[in-house]
Amino acid sequence: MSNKELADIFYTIADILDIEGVKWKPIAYRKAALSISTLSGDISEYYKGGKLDKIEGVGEGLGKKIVEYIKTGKVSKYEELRKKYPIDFNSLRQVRGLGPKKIYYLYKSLGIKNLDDLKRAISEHKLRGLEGFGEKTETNLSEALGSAVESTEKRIPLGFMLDNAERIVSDLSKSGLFKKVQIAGSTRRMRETVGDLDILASSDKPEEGMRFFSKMGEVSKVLVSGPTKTSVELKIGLNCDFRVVPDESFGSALQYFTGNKEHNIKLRKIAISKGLKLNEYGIFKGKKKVAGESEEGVYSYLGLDYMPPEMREDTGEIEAAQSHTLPKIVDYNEILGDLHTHTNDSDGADSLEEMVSEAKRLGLNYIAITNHSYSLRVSRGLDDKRFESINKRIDSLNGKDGIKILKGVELEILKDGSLDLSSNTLSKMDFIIGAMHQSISKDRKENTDRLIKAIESGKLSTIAHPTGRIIGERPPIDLDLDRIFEACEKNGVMLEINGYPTRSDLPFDLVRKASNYRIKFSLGSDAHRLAQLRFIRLAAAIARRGWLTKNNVINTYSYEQIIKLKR
DNA sequence: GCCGTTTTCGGCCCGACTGTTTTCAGTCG
Repeated sequence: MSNKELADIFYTIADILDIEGVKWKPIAYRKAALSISTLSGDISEYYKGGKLDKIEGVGEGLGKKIVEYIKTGKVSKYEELRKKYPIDFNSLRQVRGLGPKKIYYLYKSLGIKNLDDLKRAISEHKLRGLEGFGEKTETNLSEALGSAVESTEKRIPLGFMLDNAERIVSDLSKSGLFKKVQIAGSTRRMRETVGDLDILASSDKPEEGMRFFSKMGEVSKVLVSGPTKTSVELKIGLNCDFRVVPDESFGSALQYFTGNKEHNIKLRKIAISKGLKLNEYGIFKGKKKVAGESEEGVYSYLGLDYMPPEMREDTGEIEAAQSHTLPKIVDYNEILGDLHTHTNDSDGADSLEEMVSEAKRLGLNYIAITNHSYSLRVSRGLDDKRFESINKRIDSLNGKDGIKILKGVELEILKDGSLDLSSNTLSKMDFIIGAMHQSISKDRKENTDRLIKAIESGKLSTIAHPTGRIIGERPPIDLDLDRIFEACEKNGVMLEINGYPTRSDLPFDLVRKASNYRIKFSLGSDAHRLAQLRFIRLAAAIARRGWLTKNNVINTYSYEQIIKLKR
């Protein structure tokens, strides 16, 4: 039983209703399925909390089906439909080019029920000749089949592709074929992981630009190519959509291709309610274009304040923009320092001196050196004595190069909630990051109690990567986050936003939730080598996506102010 | 089936590309 399973059930019901020619219901089922699959907590938690109707797109009817699923593990409407259509829609749907209608047509004419059946039918050339299926369709499906199996929900952490994306944009700009080029989509919204890359450009000669793009070195395969839109597969294993629009439509196109989808749909509905039409070419009153050159103009014409891309997730930002109550979120250039880094004294690759001078080069005012404590043996954690000697080196280096250094530690919170270093050592530290890396229990209460005991110790400045999740590797630690947030508020302990790409922890939705408490946040790159210091930008992005203001983020404070927070 | 600055009925985002077919349905984002 899981959110994904339930979402898949709803998607399949939607597909079948589509086949049966039912109007509108499929849209409702898909909308609910999308909401459910992107929920931050387990669906049964929403049920227990009586919050099912808070889920976007879930009303009375679907609410009942969700309750049935939680109680019995089944949805009877789905079971009935499956008898009539014994087809594996969930896997066949992943094949690019196959939708409900074609899947059903293949089932009806060839008895194809799943990916294996489809593979066999293609290899026996049974598809060509079917109505609407030619040789080309067969080839395309054959190719799509190969990637369908492995590429299901393949998302890459933002930090691992941002450089590639920026290089492609820079190369496109330098070509001289475009007036403007910009990253759009989830990359521009700085989402923690991205499923594909969207790039937008404006030009008078789009065809030439399209040819240039298709031939770029980063491209491994062209999937779709038209006069204004080209989709390719990049060598880094990600698809990339490239769109070119006239320059006078760049603003509305940028808005449209930045998304997200729900945000856009809501915007279009607002346009309709004002008797306007919004599309990627502008806002139109009848045939007359009334906005579209700039994003600001689009939002403003609809009566909305402008909001940064990071906020556009349809989580209340549109309503806030309408009522002029959007918070002023923290800016990238307000981040003055990095509060989580490692050196080669524990498991980092570069020296203290090198890390400090790189931080200086990146324009930071200060950096906290926070090596692992003794018990984390896999990361060559340091004992009291080693910290003492490192702290001496920091003292002699501090402020010399015009950059301040905080004496810090990423401190193990042991299995019983006690701390890994002596009180004497801890009292000499400027910044103490409590972390649970080992002996994680399956028991929620045990984990929560352990962390709260450490929070109540009065020693911690902040909690490292609070959920402990590693994207693509490990699920979050089972924790009662409400209790943790309460304890942090009560004890004046901060929460970290860790910018390391596979951590991105706290995630933005939980940052948003935690910000309802009086809690401050510390940002850290968790850099283990020089090049990783730039991940502080990703931590800042998550803070922005969590609607944090300058005052909530202590990296906007000066070194002297942070030292004063020392306990 | 959902939802409300068209609010309990009657709408539901909108356009590009593809393949196969001569005008468009299906798919995708």
